Amino acid sequence: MRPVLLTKRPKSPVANDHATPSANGAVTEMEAEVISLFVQLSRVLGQPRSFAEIYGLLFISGRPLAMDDLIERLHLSKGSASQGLKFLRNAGAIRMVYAPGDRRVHYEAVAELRNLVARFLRDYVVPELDASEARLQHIAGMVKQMPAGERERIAPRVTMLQSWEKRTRRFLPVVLKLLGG
Amino acid sequence: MRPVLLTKRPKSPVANDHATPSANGAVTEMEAEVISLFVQLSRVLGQPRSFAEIYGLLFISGRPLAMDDLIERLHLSKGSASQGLKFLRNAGAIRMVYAPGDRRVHYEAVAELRNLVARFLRDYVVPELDASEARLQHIAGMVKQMPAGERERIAPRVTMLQSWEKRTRRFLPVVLKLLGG
DNA sequence: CAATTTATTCATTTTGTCTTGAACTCATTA
DNA sequence: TAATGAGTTCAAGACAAAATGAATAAATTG
Repeated sequence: MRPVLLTKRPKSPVANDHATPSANGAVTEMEAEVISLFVQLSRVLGQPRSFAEIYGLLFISGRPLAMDDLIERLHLSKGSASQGLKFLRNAGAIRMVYAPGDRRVHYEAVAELRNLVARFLRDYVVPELDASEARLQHIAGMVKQMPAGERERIAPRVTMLQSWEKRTRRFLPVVLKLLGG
Repeated sequence: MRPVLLTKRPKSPVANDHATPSANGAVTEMEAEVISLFVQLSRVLGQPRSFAEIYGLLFISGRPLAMDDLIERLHLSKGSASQGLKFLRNAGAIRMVYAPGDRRVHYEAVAELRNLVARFLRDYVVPELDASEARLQHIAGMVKQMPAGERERIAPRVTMLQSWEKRTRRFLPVVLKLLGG
């Protein structure tokens, strides 16, 4: 058994190595820059800004933070923070860290690009492709029923879509190999 | 000089080869299926549904259509149709086609996957990467100013971001080569 | 067991994007 | 030159996604 803090605790569990300008209370200018990089990325991926802020701060902090810390430094509501952490946990982008002497769960960013991308492809891209493939088969069936005149014009387009789908699928392993290092 | 239609014209300039069930007025079931495929894709790319509908119908029709046709068959407003066509034109996803004896501009889908992707990368991805690179240089500068303790923890993260950016950039030509076929 | 801390859920509000349609421009034609 | 047709623009409205915060649950402690 180790001695445990039982009473009021400063906002951040880690000693504030004086150097950081406002390590609590708000985000430093440098942190803000990094976070905005992730926010930019989140737009491309169609993910809410608040999620990107959370991941960004965890990433650049380089040490575990609790939900409280995120709420205070990013001015998030409790709800957003909780939802964002839940999403990032499920996405495998952050991991839970046990902090001795602190009841609160802490989180740190998972920073392995390959893992992140692999998961993204598996969870978002592959299911889309599967759905598309099924749909295309259905469509191909409908085209076969069409009168010859119509069919001639339209069939090549459907074939084209099927080939796009296949090419995209074959492409995924290559992506991983290239990131894999 | 060729003889030209001067009076009221049927909705679609091309003879209605009887086979298509409701070639005007609405979209066939098969067309709807294909369009919904493009709508799905538009979600991923964060583009408005109406744009996807327009492209989808042009793609599967396999022949040029005028704005009027799109409005009627997709139940779009004039505004949406105009905006969508403008966007798709600028994106290089559709091209204008001259229709003899018809004042209206007709459009057809550009269906070369490689061109579409190349353009997307050039217009959307590369500029993002450029912006990120500049930003990262700025950030790296800020990190250099930091006291040693902080810097030690944070510098590796910034280096990591820079390496992500570089890897992504080197990746683009590979994408094109793989699609180039 | 009551009080406190931590965290989640979800109905409501806020924010932001998409669509609409009226007003307009420009070209054509009777 | 007035009327019609094709097309664009943009303010306002409709709609969808995200953020909020109150209610709640679950765990811990005095």
